[in-house]
Amino acid sequence: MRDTDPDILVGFEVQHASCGYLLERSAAIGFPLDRCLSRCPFHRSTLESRPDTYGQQQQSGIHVCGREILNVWRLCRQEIKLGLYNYTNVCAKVLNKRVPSFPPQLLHSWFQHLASPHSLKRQVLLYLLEKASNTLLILEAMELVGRTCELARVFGIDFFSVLSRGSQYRVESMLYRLARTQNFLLLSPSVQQRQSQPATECIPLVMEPQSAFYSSPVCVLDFRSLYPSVVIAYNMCYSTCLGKLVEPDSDGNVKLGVSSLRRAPGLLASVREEAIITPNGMAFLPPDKREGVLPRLLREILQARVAVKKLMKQVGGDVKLYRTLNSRQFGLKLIANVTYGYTSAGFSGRMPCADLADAIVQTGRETLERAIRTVEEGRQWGARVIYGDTDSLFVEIPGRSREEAFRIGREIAAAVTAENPAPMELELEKVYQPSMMVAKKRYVGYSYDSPSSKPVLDAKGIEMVRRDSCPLVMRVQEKALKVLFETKNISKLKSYMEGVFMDIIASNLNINEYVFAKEVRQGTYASSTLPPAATVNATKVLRDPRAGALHAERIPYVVVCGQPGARLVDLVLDPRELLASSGMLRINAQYYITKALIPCLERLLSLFGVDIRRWYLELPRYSRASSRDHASHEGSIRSHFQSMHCILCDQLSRTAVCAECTSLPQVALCTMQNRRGRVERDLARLCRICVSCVGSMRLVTGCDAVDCPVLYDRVKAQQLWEASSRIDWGVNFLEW
DNA sequence: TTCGACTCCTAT
DNA sequence: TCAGATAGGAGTCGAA
Repeated sequence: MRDTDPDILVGFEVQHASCGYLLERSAAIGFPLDRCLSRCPFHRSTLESRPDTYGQQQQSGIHVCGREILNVWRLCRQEIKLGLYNYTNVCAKVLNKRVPSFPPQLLHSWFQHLASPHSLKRQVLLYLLEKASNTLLILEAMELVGRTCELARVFGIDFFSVLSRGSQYRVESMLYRLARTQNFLLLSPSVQQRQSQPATECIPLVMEPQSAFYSSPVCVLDFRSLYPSVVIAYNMCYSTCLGKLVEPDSDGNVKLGVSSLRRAPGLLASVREEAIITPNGMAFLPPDKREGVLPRLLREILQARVAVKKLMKQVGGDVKLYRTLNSRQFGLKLIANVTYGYTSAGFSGRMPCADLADAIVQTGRETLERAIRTVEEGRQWGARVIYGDTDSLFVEIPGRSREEAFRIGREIAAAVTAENPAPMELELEKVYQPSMMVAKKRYVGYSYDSPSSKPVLDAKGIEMVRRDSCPLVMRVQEKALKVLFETKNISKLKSYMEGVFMDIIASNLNINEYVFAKEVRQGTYASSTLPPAATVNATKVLRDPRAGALHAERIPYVVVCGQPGARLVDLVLDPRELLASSGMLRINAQYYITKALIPCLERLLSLFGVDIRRWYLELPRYSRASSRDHASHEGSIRSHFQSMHCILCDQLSRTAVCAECTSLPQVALCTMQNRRGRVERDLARLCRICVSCVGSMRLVTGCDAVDCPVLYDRVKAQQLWEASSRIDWGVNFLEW
């Protein structure tokens, strides 16, 4: 530290590990490490002052005077969307590199190992060295320092405030500088004033979508920066607001936001003709009388962004400059978008104004409603609005080609832009074909940027893009949609889904596919039963208090078999425990199929009138994975059976041990594989066959297999299979 | 069985 | 001390 005197200290996780651990450890032995790290040794250290709860939750809560401390996993959490933010997963996703992750206990035991002290000690040190260097590589790959510097420059705030402070701080930094030049001061309402402000009354328009499958092209149009445009176009600002169109009280005041406005008598009447009146009954001065601070700020931000984007096209091969400019235009976009939030920040706002926020929202809403009317009344387009949310419009163009849809979409955009004041602009963003509207904020489609471009599967709000399902569900839903959109054939989808069900029942999948991961906020839960991820974390804490989740850390868990009727929270487990149980615990196939997979696909497929639940129930080899006996026989041979029933004849099993060699039955491939047809193969994959005497089918069915009439009646087995596939959906069911 | 509270996460 | 907003869907669980 003394040699290099760094400005920034970096750790992958600096609270429980890295410098947080060192600081606590040194405090425990009475060594003043914090003063050694500090550039100002007499400055009071974090550990001596009060614990910084807010800082611990948001960043690390560790402050060293004169240096910035970066908590890399938390920065990753802000920057990129991942299912898990542990060291291994971040390396895999950011660096594209597989690295091992050893728990501290293991490293400790290696380091202390007496048998081969040098080699193992060396391994531990090399591992830690690599972890440190990977942490630096992660920061570099995300370009975090460079981008943060650029944002600091754009907003005019310091480096660490970009990472640690909220958006109000950014808005105020810019707003205050501009307000000063116009001789305005910003209002600082008290907490009481803020809390007694009436709630906002206006809400954005979210249409109820016409849930269906659309084979015709659907144009997606949206207003570019709707709220900033509204503020500029209608000159909405604290400084231009004339208040509601109501008579003032006896003192000549009208209520406005957290405070009230003294309106000079006759003022409203004098500008009545020119004043801008918003749909919620607020009056604003026109820009030629006085341009508001907010509109001017936003106008300059949007203009600057256009200029930066223009510059980006001219930089040519200079990658570094291009990235810098890209960070700058992104920062400008961010600040424009959160300025509306600043006016309506009711919970923690420093200068909220509900009336101003309402005026912006309601004007935006009426703009969208007017656009919808324009589309519906434009007979020449033959278009229909099927969905809209806040600033976007989904317009179906029935029976037209994609090329025509692009043309019509651009015409609509131009027509709507023309009927609104500058700088409001409706843009054609993309065209979907085909697409499905599922619910509000939930839809999916093949998206085209231009008539000739390659389509991209674009999903919003459904499980495929949500992190509260597991990889299995995300993968299967995406694949199912692709099969549906590409082959247009329900029968193909059915056979794909049957394969998936079989794989789950036969436990052919990697455990990673079953892992849910959710954020845990210990100490915020009101209800008596903790949510699953918090339950898993709580059991970890019992074993090692330092292993507990950091605030908002994502904790992985899997669902295993248990007693019938058990609550979900009683069936969840750390994935490592499942691996360590050496087969004593099993993935709850029933749960994953009927509670996770089927409902999410049902919501999509019910739009076709397809009953996917029946596909599962009618699987001929449907294994009645009963967990009924599992608990009572835990550790006994019975826990290795998914069902105590013969999978074919449904008889209750009478023997559980291989009749020939009396060894444990295991999952194995059947020697019947070489016989013809997939029926046998699929049956065999589900069978539990004795590995000691491979080839024996005795244990296959759980009943006395040689005597099982059904298994050896291949004709009957074939019939069972065919019965389930008899429903022919036809190739032409979906036509477009 | 229904419904509401709680929790999580996404769209805008 | 610090903390943009609301709308909305889905899963889970316990009380009605």
